[in-house]
Order: sequence, then C-alpha cells, then structure tokens
Amino acid sequence: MTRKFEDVLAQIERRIAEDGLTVGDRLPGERQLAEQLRVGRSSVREALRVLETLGVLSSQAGRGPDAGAVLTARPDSPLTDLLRLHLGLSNLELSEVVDTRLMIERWAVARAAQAGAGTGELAAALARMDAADGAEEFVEHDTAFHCAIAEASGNRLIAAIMRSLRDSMRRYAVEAVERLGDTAELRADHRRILAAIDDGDSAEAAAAVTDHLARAYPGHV
Amino acid sequence: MTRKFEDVLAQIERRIAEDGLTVGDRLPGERQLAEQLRVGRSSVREALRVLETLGVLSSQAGRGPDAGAVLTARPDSPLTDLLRLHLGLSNLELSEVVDTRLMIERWAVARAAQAGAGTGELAAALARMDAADGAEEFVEHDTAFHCAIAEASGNRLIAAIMRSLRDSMRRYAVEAVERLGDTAELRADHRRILAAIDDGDSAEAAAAVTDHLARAYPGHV
DNA sequence: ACCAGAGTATGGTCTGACCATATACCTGCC
DNA sequence: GGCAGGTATATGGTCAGACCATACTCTGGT
Repeated sequence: MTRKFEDVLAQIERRIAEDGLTVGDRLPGERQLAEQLRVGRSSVREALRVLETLGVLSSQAGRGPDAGAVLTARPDSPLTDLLRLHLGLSNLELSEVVDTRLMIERWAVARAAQAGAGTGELAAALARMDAADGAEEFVEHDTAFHCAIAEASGNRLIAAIMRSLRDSMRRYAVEAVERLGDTAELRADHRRILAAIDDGDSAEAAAAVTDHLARAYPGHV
Repeated sequence: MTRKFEDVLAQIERRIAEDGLTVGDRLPGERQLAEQLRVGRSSVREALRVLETLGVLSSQAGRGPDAGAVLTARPDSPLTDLLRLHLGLSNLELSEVVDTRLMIERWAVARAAQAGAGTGELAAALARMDAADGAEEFVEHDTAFHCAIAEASGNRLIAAIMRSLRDSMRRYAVEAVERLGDTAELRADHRRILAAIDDGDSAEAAAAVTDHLARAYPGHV
C-alpha cells in the first residue's frame, strides 16, 4: 500500500518535469493542490515537507509573489542533516567521513590547480585564520578555506558534499585543533597548498593536502 | 519563527542522542509523542516524515514489537532522491555527477586493490554481464559490479554515495550502452579492472577505471 | 499622491473523527 | 491442555474543518 503523500510526491515531481519548472517557480497552494489531487491537505503537506527536507523547495506564508511553495536549490542542508543523523546513530564512523573528505579534497585541489582559479578567496581565508582567536574561530575560517578549494573545482555536487562533510565534522575539527594546541603548522600547510594551486602543480597540491590532513587527524588516514 | 515540527525534530534527535538509541529501537507512538511534547499530532507526523525522508526511521502500522516508528539506517534512498530531484531541477549537470563518480571509483578501486577483497562478487557480476541480454540487463549487472568495488573499499559512506550516483544515472547509462552497441570493450575493461585488483596493483586499477569511464562516457571526462 | 486600515490568500497548527492493519488476547471447541 | 478462530486494541494513515499568524493588496480618505 503506497501512502497518499507518496502519490502526491510523485505527481508533484512529474509536474515539475513536464512543466519544466525550475528554481524560482511556484507550486499551487496547499489547498489547491489537495483539491486537484483529491487528497486531504495533510497529505499534501507531508509531501511538501519531504521536498523541503530534500532541499528542493521552501515555503513562505503570506501573500504575493514570494509566498507559497517556491522551488529552490539547497542540496547542502539535506546532506548535512543526513550525515549528522547517521553519525549520531552510529551508522557511520567518523573515520569514514574523514576518509571521504580526504578523497574529495585531493581530487578538488588537483582540479583547482589545473584551473588556477579562486586563489583570492583562499588567500583571504588564510589571512583570517592567521588573525583568528581561539579554536572555534580558526576552524570556521579553515572550513571556509577548504570549502573554497572544493568550489574552485567547479563541481557543485562535490562542493556540496564537501560543505556537508565539514559541517558534520565541525565539532571534531575544533577538538582536533585544541588537541594540537598550536596552529602554526596547519597554517604553514595551507600556504603550501595555496602555493601549489598558484603554480598549477596538481601533484604537489594533492600531496600537500594529504600531509595536511594526516597532521590534523593523525591515526585516521 | 521556528515551526513546531522543527522543534519536535530537535527534541527527537536530542532524545536519540541522550538515550543512546540505535538501529532497531522504537520511538513512542505519534499520539504519545504529541502529548509529551505538547503539540498536535500533525506536527509530530511532519517531524517523523522528515526523519523518514532522511532514512533514519521507518513506520509500521499495527501492533506489537515491529509496529510504530523504528530507527533504521537507509542512507541510500535519501541520497538517491536528492540527486534525482536536483538533476530534474537542473541544479546539477550530469557531467558533475559523472565526474564525481569517476573520483569515487578511482579512489575505491585503489582501496579495493590494497585490501584485495571481494573479488568473488566482482567475478560473479562479470559473468552475469557476459550473459546479459539487452542494455537494461547489462547496466543492471554493470551497476552491481561498480557498486561492489565501492563496497570493497570498506567505506560505507562512499559505498552509499556510489549506489545513489549509479541509481540516478541509470537512465543515461542505458542510453550510453545502447549508443555503443557492442559491450565487448566494456567487458574487457571490467576484466582489466578485476585483474588489477587481484594483483593488488592500485595504480593500474585506477588507470583501468579511468579508461573504462572515458569509453563509457566520452566527452564527459 | 500618499498613507492607513480593512480585506484576503497563504502557510502553520490543532482537534477529533474515522479507516486500515497487524498483533494480542480471549473464547470455545476438541 | 492445546489449538483455532474471532474479537479487542494499539498503531499509523487520512480527512475535514476550524482557527491563528503573516504579509501582500486593495480601498478610501486626506
């Protein structure tokens, strides 16, 4: 027995595909959808909640062009929620997350080196790390640095996964920095990575990232 | 203004963490949860729907030990849904998905070669591909082959991402095989990959995978 | 022309009811 | 005593209707 809201979900998805709806377009109101699909409003709401959870729409109350269910593109929050929950339930080990991060980062930094782009943002994040006061603040800019590398690869899927990985590891990253005590070596690593990207030397960039993560998460790699 | 169901969501998550709940454990019934948290049943239901969407629980009607909301570990379906929807909305390009797949597969095959495990399953999938009749059937076993490599890497997160990537690309994979016409070269590629894993030669394995995907998706890599 | 207040469409929430399903329990027969 | 079948019950699934909060839109007065 398929539940009604799954049916509604499928119909909405079909509609998106057939009508070629895209980001920014609006869905009919909940009451209207319920009437069209011959279901109760609660079933429609559960379907919309699923779509919202998956980051494809966002609901706004009120009236006017911005109100209602609007299609969006937020793949980050579902990925982050997914990782956080499955880590919490011990369906995943932290080492698997760290491993995945290493894989992505090596790949992304090599791509970034080939493209030779976005080094301005990287340098800015680096400067903020130098000025950071405390582990939390350091990790914040460290995250920005590493995510900027993923963005620079030009692959939005990889960048989204990277952001979510970092988000879900945030707590452990802060602990790792506190355990190290001094961030000088980490900052030196970052400079080495940035230099390699600037030189377009993808092999050196990948090696630099590998060394960096081995230092930050000893035993995991 | 945070919505009630988000509040409920946070409380349930907190409860999971504090009580150390894990896969197989049950949550209280919807009515009971609603009463405990002082909200309507619909708010509870929306929260549970979100958790179900994220692959963390599954609901069963009826009575007895298996009924109610049971914690589970299904990270695949949310990832698949996520990719499918965002591809459908053109938030992602197919080339980004293919790229990501190449990254994962190169990494996983190198790991598998180092571990030298799971080759039995790979050989079985290979045999089924030889016997396959039609592109659809071929792709099915091809997917099994490539996913088995990811499983063999020992990283569940990577394996889950791989399965979802393949699922969401399924349609395009069938098209690609039909376009090629003959699967002999693809099957030879697979044998080369398997041989490299058996030899524990991770560099050759990664090269074999790269060549293979370049053949299957020309222009994308 | 502008501003304030009423009107209204929208999502958010609650209540109570009923249905479907699957187990637990009880009853009666052997 | 044990087993078969029916009944009670707990659980999720669905609906209808009501009400609230919000934010735009329109109207009317100045």
